[in-house]
Amino acid sequence: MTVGPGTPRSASVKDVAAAAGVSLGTVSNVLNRPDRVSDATRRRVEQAMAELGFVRNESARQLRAGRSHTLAYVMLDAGNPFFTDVAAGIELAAEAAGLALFLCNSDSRIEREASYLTHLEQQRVQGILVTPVDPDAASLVALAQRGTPVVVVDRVRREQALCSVAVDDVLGGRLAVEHLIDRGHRRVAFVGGPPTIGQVRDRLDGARKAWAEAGLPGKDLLVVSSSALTVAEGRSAGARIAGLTARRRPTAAFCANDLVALGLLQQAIRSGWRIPDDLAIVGYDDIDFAEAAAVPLTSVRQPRHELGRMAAELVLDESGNPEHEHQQVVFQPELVARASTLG
Amino acid sequence: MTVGPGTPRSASVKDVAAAAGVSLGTVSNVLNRPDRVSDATRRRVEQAMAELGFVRNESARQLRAGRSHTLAYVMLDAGNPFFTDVAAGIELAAEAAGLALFLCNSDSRIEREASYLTHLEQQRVQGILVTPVDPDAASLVALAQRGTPVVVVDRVRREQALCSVAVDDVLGGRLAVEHLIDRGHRRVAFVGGPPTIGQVRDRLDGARKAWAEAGLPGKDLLVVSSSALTVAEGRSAGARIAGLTARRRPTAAFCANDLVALGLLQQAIRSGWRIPDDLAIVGYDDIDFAEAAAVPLTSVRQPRHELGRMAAELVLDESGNPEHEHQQVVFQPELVARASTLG
DNA sequence: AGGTCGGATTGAAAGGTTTCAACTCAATGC
DNA sequence: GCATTGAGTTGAAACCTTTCAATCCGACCT
Repeated sequence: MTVGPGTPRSASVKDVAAAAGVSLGTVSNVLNRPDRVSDATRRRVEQAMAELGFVRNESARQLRAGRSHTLAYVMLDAGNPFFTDVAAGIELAAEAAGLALFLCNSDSRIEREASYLTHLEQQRVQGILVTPVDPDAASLVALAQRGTPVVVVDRVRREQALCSVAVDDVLGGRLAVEHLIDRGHRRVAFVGGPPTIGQVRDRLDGARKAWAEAGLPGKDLLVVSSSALTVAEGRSAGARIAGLTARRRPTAAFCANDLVALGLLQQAIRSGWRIPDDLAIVGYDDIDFAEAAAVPLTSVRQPRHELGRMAAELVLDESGNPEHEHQQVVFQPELVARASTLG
Repeated sequence: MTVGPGTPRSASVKDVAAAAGVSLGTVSNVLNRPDRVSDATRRRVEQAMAELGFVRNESARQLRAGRSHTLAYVMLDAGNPFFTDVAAGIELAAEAAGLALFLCNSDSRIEREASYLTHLEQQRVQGILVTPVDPDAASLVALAQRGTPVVVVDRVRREQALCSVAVDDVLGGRLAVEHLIDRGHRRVAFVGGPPTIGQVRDRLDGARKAWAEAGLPGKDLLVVSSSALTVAEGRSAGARIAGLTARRRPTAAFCANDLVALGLLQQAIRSGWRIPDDLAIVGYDDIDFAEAAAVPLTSVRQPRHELGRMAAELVLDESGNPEHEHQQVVFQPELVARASTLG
């Protein structure tokens, strides 16, 4: 009945077959093609399974079948709500396809990312979604070429060797700055860095384009660079802005992500500034905490769920469709205006 | 050399053995006991592996060995920073033990939790950590009895059938309210719910004990209940507090978690209150966003990393040590005082 | 020369599942 | 009464790795 502690390893189909007085092929049929088995036999087998506490051995199953029932997402930072929201989108698609989704957190460490990718490849997972530390790494292509479907999430790859799903960051930067120009700002700071991050470069790029197209002088779009996209760095940027002379001080700031924007907002409030009268702020990502900030944050929203869902669909297509062709999907961001710029 | 797309399933030890002109036992030795193989042979085998793009098949390995190199954490809500921090602690211990950690998000849905637990059991993972939707479910004990080590995280179990790791929530509630009493508050609101959540009950319990021990009248500790522990619910609670008459309105609020506290804080600022002069606020969990709030939040800190690390160590002990005994570990929380109560 | 030792290598067996060609047997058709 | 049908059942083979007892062989000893 119940199995005491220290029991030998769990029952196998063979044991079940013996207990039910059938062959092991029949047990397998009960599991995989119940319609081919007579009702009486099926019931007998099911009862034997229950009594023995039979648990299918997925390893053996996978070994035989060659494929698993699992998808994995190797994320850059499980602590950043943006990525967990992307993961939620992936999960939706995985669930619909009847697959389990395992999340792995590389925490931006390249050796941990590599270790997870190896582990997942050895497990023969059905597909890997990854937001890589280095989106141009050749190891990703090699991985895909050895047969595991790979989709790059939230990073664009120049070449066509892999599927990727991303959001147009140049457009996002443009939207943010056009909004600020519309609101009458003529001296604006871009806060973010380091410039090695593709996202940061692109968002700044878009900001500059919008600025130039409005005919405004480049020197009035100043860059306040940070060493990471964190709350702490946002605060420190705020302190630097406070240190500027009144003539140079910007009337608005566009931050490379919401964490930075929240830090900046916090520092601004500490300095006694009114938001947005003394300083308007635009963030990026529109994480849930953006709306919940002391002054609700205007932010550039990315379709996070869509991003995840599309990535999952691409990886499933690559895994199941022999005519699969690699695609680079780019979504459009959208500005969500709130009190931090609207007054 | 490189393997084109549409290649048949990857090379096996047998293929490597053939390519290197050795037996398959030798290939296995190169992988598992390199010291037993002569240098020349080892090099030849390694080269063959590289040329064929050999990838170990973890399923076959596991099938033979009976155990995997994986731990899993089934979390209640991947979007709550508290749980991702616990996961980070688990990861530390898993990494030290040379195991991979897979995260699964049940999203508080009982059927998804069940589906993940089944999947993980079938995969024969080395251990499962879980913050369950229902900590008293019998299915967890059954799972453990069938042979998979299980540790309950952040929930206490009455009986001794399982290991569990938690933080003393009664003490946490006590600390929060004692702090408020120390700061001179004599009318305090507890904000949180629903009371079906064990944490909520315990924290309120602790609050009441501290209140009674200070000799204060029970009616001055009012309960503002919410239907979930979210930012939105915090805002709504704030609105309800604002609606109270001046005589009844509390001078301080103790929130069941930081998300609620952040919502309340936001609403309070909108109402034009000064924090903490018009309303002091204490949160719970001390998530990173608590310190980054517009008014840095006083909060009850739980040793999140420790929680995760200890849980992982218990599950490893259960998996490796035949003399393992189930333990209920309870950590002490700690109050972190910040501007939201200190003025 | 004969014997011993030990490092290096071998190959069969085991682990649990799924598949599939082959088989059984009762019912149906002629 | 014999052939045909088909639903139900069977068991060997395959998937890939690891282990371990057995074997090989060159070096060393007497």
